[in-house]
Amino acid sequence: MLPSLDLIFNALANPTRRAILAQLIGGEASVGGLAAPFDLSQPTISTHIKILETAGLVTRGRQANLRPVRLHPEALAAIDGWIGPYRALWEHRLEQLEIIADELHQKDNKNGHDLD
Amino acid sequence: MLPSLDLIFNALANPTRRAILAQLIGGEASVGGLAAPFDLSQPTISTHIKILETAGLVTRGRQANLRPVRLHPEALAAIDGWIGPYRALWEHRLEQLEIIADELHQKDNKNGHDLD
DNA sequence: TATCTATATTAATAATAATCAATATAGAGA
DNA sequence: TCTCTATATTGATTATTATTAATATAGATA
Repeated sequence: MLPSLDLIFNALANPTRRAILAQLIGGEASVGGLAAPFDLSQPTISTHIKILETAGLVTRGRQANLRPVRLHPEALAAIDGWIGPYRALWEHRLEQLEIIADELHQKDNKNGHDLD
Repeated sequence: MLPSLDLIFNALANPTRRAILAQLIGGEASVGGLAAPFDLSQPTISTHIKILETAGLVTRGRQANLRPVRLHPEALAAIDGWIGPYRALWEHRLEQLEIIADELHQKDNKNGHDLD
């Protein structure tokens, strides 16, 4: 069963967690490496990583002492799917705006104000 | 200043709020109309709507007694922008998968197993 | 003006989340 | 085996959130 949108959106609602994901764009990283840029304790970062893992946004491996964390960007496809109908709406509105802008421009031209 | 990703993702992390947005795809609605499908009190729905409004996801008007709520889907473009680099990653991975699948298929053909 | 309807606000409660310090675990190396 | 390093877990605290009942407001109508 895939992680729910509840879990995914909730995971993304925190700036520390989004910053962790951003770090992972550059490739997998250790918990300590991920924690370094933050002024937060190691257990706090571990908790954030667990929330990201539960949401399916990252996975964890094992290499000796380390538990390397890596991005699982496919999980974000769930958002992409959810957002679809809304994107259709806002893109439609943008098209309407363009049409109106074009009409205004046409009028402008008729009035001889076609400089620019 | 645009609402932050914190506010937007947080607003979307709640299933009641996502259901309210879904209702609004069909057009603007009153608070009472939005509340009807839920087994929740009217003040609870008002609170949810305020959170959506603060995130820029809906706007409110006035018509006599009513405060019609309407969708502001453009706010979701912020997510679309944020998700961009991650989408690039997962689409790239999908391409790799296709390439591998194609290669396997090629091999299959060479072995004479080209029925499918 | 009195009252009805729609919605917002307040106050209170219970559940959840972020955080830390302290401690536990697990693997590597001396 | 002892110890060091990396990470996880526990317990406690504080802040935030979801929720309700009760009440307030604001517009419409009798």
